[in-house]
Amino acid sequence: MAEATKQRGNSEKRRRILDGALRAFARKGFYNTKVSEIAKEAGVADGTIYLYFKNKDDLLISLFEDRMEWIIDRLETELAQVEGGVADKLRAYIHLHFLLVVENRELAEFLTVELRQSAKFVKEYSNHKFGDYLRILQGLIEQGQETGAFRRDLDPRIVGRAIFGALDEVLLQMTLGKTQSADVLRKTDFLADMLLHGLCGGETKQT
Amino acid sequence: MAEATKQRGNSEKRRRILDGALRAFARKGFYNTKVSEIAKEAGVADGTIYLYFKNKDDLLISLFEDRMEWIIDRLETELAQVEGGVADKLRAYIHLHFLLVVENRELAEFLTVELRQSAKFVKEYSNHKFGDYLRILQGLIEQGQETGAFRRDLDPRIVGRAIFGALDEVLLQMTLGKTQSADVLRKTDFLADMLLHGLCGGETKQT
DNA sequence: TAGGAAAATGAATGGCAATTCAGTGGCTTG
DNA sequence: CAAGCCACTGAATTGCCATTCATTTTCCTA
Repeated sequence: MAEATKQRGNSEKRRRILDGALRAFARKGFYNTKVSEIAKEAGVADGTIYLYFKNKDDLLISLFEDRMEWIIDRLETELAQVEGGVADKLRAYIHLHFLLVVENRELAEFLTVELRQSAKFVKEYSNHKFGDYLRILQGLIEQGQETGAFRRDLDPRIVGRAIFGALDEVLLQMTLGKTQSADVLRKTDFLADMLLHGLCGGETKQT
Repeated sequence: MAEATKQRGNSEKRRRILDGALRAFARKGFYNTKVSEIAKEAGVADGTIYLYFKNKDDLLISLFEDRMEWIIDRLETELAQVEGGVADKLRAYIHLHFLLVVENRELAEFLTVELRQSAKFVKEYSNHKFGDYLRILQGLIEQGQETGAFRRDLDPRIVGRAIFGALDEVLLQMTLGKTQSADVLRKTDFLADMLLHGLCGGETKQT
C-alpha cells in the first residue's frame, strides 16, 4: 500500500501540474506563462514543478504527449466502432475532431496555438505523437483509395495534411471566436461534405 | 534633396531591419530571437532598432503588416488578370499561394509559424491585414456561389478558412521539410482538384 | 511514538536580454 | 570654420523569471 499510495501521490500531483499548465498555456501561450503561474494554477509550490519535470520545455513536451496520447486512444477506439464505408469513417473522424473542441476548449486552444508555434521545437525533439495522429487520418485515406471509394491520384500524405489543416484552422477560428458549441457541431457535416465532394460537387449526405 | 536623402536613408535602414528580422524570426521564431541578433543581421546597432520601432513586439507587428500588404497587393493584381471562370481563379489563387513559398521560403516560414503563434497577439492588436487576405478568398467563394459554379449550402467564411488552413498546413510541412521547389508546385493542381471536386470526385482538370 | 526518509516549499540566486542613454561622428548651414 | 543638429552607436542598466536549495512538513516504519 505504501507503494501504491506514493505512486498515486506522485501521479496525482503530476496530473495537477499538467492540468494547470494546460489552463495557463491555453490562456497566455507558452512563452508568456510564468512557471510560478503554473504552480499557482496547480496549487503547488514553484519548486515542486521541478520534482516532476526537468524544466519548462520538458513540461510543454510532456503535456503535449500526454494529451495527444489521450486523443489518439480515444480516436482509435471510437473509429473502430464505426459501421459503414470509409467515407463514413472519415465523417466520423471529422465529427470526433470537432467534438473534442466542444468538450474541451482549453485543450483545443492549447493544441491549435502551441502545436504550430512549436513546430520546430516539436520537430527537434522528434515528437512521434503528432505523427501517429496524422497517420490515422492517412490510413483512412489509403484505405479509401484501395477500396475505390476515393480517387487514387492524390498523395494520401498530402491529403491527410490538407484535411487536418482545414479542420484545425476552422477550429482555431471557432475557439478564439468563442463560437457556441451547438454551432460548432452544426458545421461538421458541411465541412465533411466539402472535403468529400468538393466545392463544385453535389450535396449528397449519406449516413 | 536634403529631405529626399533623409527620407531614403530612413526608409532604407527601416527596410534593412525588417529584412533582418524576417530572416531571424524565420530561423528561430520570435521569442527565441534576440534583438541584438536582428541588429547584427541588419548590420545596425542594437539601439538603432528602437529609433524605428517602439519595441520588439512592434517590430513583429510591423513586419507582419508590411509583408501581408505586399502579398495582398500581388494577389489582387495577379488575380485580376486571370481569364476564365471562378474555378480558374481559385486554381490561380492556390497556385499563387504556393508560388509564394517557392519564391520566398523565409517569408513563408515566418508567416506559417508566427501567424498562428501570435493568433491572440494579432487578435488583440486587431490586425486587419490577415482579415483582408482571407476576404479575398471568401469573395472568390461567394462569387462562385452567385454564378452557380459552387454549391450554395456552404458558409463562405468557413470554406475560406478551411481552404486557407489546408494550404497553410501543407505548406508548413513542405517548408519545414525542405521540399524541392519543383515538387511543391507539382502538388498544386492536385490540391486544387481535391478542393474543387472532393476526395470522391472525378479527376477533371479544366484550364 | 521517535526517527528518518521522501516530498514539498518558496525565498534567494543568477543569468539573460530588452531597453535606455550618454556619447560619437558626420553633415549642413551661416 | 564654428556650431548645432541628428542619426547612429553599443555599453550599462534594469527588471524579469527560470531554476535552485536550505528548510520545513508529511508520512512511514520499527
